[in-house]
Amino acid sequence: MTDRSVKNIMSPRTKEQLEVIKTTKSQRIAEAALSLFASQGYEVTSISQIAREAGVSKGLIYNYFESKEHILKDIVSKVFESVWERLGLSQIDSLDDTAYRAFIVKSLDIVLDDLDHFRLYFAVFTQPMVISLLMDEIMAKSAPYLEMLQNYYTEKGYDDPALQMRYVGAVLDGIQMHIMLDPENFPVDGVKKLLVEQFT
Amino acid sequence: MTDRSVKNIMSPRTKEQLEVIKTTKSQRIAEAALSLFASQGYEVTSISQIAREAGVSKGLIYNYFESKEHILKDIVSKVFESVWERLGLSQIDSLDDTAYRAFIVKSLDIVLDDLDHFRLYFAVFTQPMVISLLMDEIMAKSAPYLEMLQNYYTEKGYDDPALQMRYVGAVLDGIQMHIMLDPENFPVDGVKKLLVEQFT
Amino acid sequence: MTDRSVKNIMSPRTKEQLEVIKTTKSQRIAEAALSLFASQGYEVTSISQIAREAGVSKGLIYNYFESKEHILKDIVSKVFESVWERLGLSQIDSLDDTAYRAFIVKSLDIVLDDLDHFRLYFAVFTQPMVISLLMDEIMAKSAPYLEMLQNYYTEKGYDDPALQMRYVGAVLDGIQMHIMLDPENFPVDGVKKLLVEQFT
Amino acid sequence: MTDRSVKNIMSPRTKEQLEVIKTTKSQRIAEAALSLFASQGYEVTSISQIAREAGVSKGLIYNYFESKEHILKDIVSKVFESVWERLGLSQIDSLDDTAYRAFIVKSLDIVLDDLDHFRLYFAVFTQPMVISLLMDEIMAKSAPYLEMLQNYYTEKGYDDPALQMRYVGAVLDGIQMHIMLDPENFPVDGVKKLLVEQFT
DNA sequence: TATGAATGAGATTTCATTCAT
DNA sequence: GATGAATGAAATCTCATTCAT
Repeated sequence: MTDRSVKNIMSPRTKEQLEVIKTTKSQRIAEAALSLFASQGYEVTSISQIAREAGVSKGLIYNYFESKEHILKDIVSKVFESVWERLGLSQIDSLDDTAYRAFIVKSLDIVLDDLDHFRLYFAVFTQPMVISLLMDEIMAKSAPYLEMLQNYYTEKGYDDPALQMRYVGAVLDGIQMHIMLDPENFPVDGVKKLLVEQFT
Repeated sequence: MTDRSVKNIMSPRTKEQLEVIKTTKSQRIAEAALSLFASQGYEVTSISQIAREAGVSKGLIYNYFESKEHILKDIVSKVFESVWERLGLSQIDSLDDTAYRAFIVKSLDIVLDDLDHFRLYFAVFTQPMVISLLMDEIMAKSAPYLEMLQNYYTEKGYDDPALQMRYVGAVLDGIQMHIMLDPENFPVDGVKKLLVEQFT
Repeated sequence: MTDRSVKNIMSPRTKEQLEVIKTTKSQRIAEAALSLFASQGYEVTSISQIAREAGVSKGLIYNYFESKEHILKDIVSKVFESVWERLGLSQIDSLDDTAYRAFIVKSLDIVLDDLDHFRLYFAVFTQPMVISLLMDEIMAKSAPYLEMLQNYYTEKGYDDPALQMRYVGAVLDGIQMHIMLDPENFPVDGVKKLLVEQFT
Repeated sequence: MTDRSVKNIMSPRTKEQLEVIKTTKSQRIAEAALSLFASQGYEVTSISQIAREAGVSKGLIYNYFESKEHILKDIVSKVFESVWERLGLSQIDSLDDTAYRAFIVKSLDIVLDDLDHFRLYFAVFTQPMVISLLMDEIMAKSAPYLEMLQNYYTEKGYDDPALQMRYVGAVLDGIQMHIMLDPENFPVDGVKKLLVEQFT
């Protein structure tokens, strides 16, 4: 009754309007789910809780996601994308020394920036159900970046670049996990310095 | 507990004998639970499954454990004990260079020796429910060994022994996690060598 | 505290006791389900309703039946057995004239004897979901009796015994269905006479 | 249907045109529903499925039909009309021998011509919910034709024309049902011959 | 007339836990 | 000590129907 044009009275929403509704709603649901999965765990979080947190009805969730499992898949998929992106690797083709050092430093910083993402990131690796569900997708997504790292080590003349890559990867994951476990007290800056000394 | 009916007249079980039976059954239950929790996850494992796997009735489980949660607590508690014990730290009072190097090497070896323990070990750290349930106990149990490590770094003249301890701890956890995730392919020996070079 | 023998105090139920409980309870559930399926239809009957009718909890039903579908399978399977048995064919190896005439007459009588069974019997044939679920089993169960009928027609010298068998089968089913639809008014006796005149 | 111009300014739709569109859409909905009800069953078919199959929105269905139940009522009502019409009885006032024989023969033929209609036709008789919903209407619609048949039997001098009518009706239904259940293999022609021999 | 997002009631199913035996 | 039948709360998911547009 406000300023809608005459010909739209009582006509169905346009495709654009529907698109907007769809993306905003499904984002709200996904955000609620991420936050709950991260703070409580996947199994323990119920659809009802997600609905309440997102401010929608239980039923609506199933308009946007096929199942609880698919909510998780969606979220994890986005989490992995955003992690690699924030590490600065998705924007470049190969690493030089500066980019490599930045990568190491960022690896620690992003944990504090978004603890929820990392809680999920590690849950994925240690919850057997989740792992079997998503490992393939994760690996496919990570492959190009891992290759980039290995190429860097090859260029730097390492005897066994693949070994070095696995080593550094494991070390970074360990530190990230510890930051996640104790974000208040973990000496991020000190460890950052040690890392840079030893690995660059 | 005194005179138990006709068929036990000749040899009523002593308290010790009862204890033996109890230990045996409760061990079987705990072992079944450990294996299932590790391979499937805690939430997803049902009491019925544990009972089936342990070859006992559902009801009996509640004779030995207060609740499903308590089974987990018990197991995790034992897992942590056994980890420190196997690392060789529970038998000594302080570290020298040899013991320290052995500790590093062992840290990797024990993962392959008992994958189930480590699956649970990491699940504990990343499953929010579990963590809040058990963090205190774990910390209390680990404290003396962490102190021992810190003392070693102090003696070796490190600027910031606490930092070093946290750093090494995180690195070892990271590598352990990666071994656990890919026990077949992870280059344990190569990484062991790199670790010894860098951290001893 | 009544007349239980000393050694049974606090001991688990014997296998026989458990067997009795199992069969009586699962019968109660199956009977409740049969009555509801017959009077309302399969889809429209809820597990809650069955539980209420049987006087048990919803959960218990799943101790005895894998799923709602399996309740139906079980019931239908038994219904078919009992129909053939009541028709007197499961007790003999081949038909003579007397047995054949008895078979025709009985075919009508049993409908009135147990309407619920026949409501289910016809529902099976016309509800697409049910049919696809059970057709194979039904056919396997009916095969020997159909063969017996065909043999009878062969012996009586029919040109096309298979055709005759299908014809009579269809006719009987049609009449059974009409009895079921209007058990009060359908002229069972009159039709019985007509049938015997024409088909024996 | 003339020149429908830029946005209808030239010729706003007349009431008849609206009616045409309505008929078309509601027919499409009804056809989709018939096909799905017949192949899957009423309960198991969802409004969404009907909408998808008919190529309209869920909402629109409720412009044309009060509820899911009313779709069924509408369809069944039409199915019964068309069956009597196709049997050739709705065009005449009374039966002679030729018309009667044609009626018998047609009774079988129309099943193969439109299996979906007959799937629904029999579902109506065996699904208790549906039956209670529609029996009255069906009976009212069938009454005149049943009377016509009874008159025919009276004229032919049958002792009990009502009995004969019920008998033949049941027989035909039985055969129709069997054709429906196994349209590929049922010996329609053979049975047709037997029927004509026995009942004309 | 036409759309499809949104709801909420209810369905099936699972499972930790209890308890009579 | 030992059993497993029984419960009931809660979880996931479906779907007829409504309603703003």
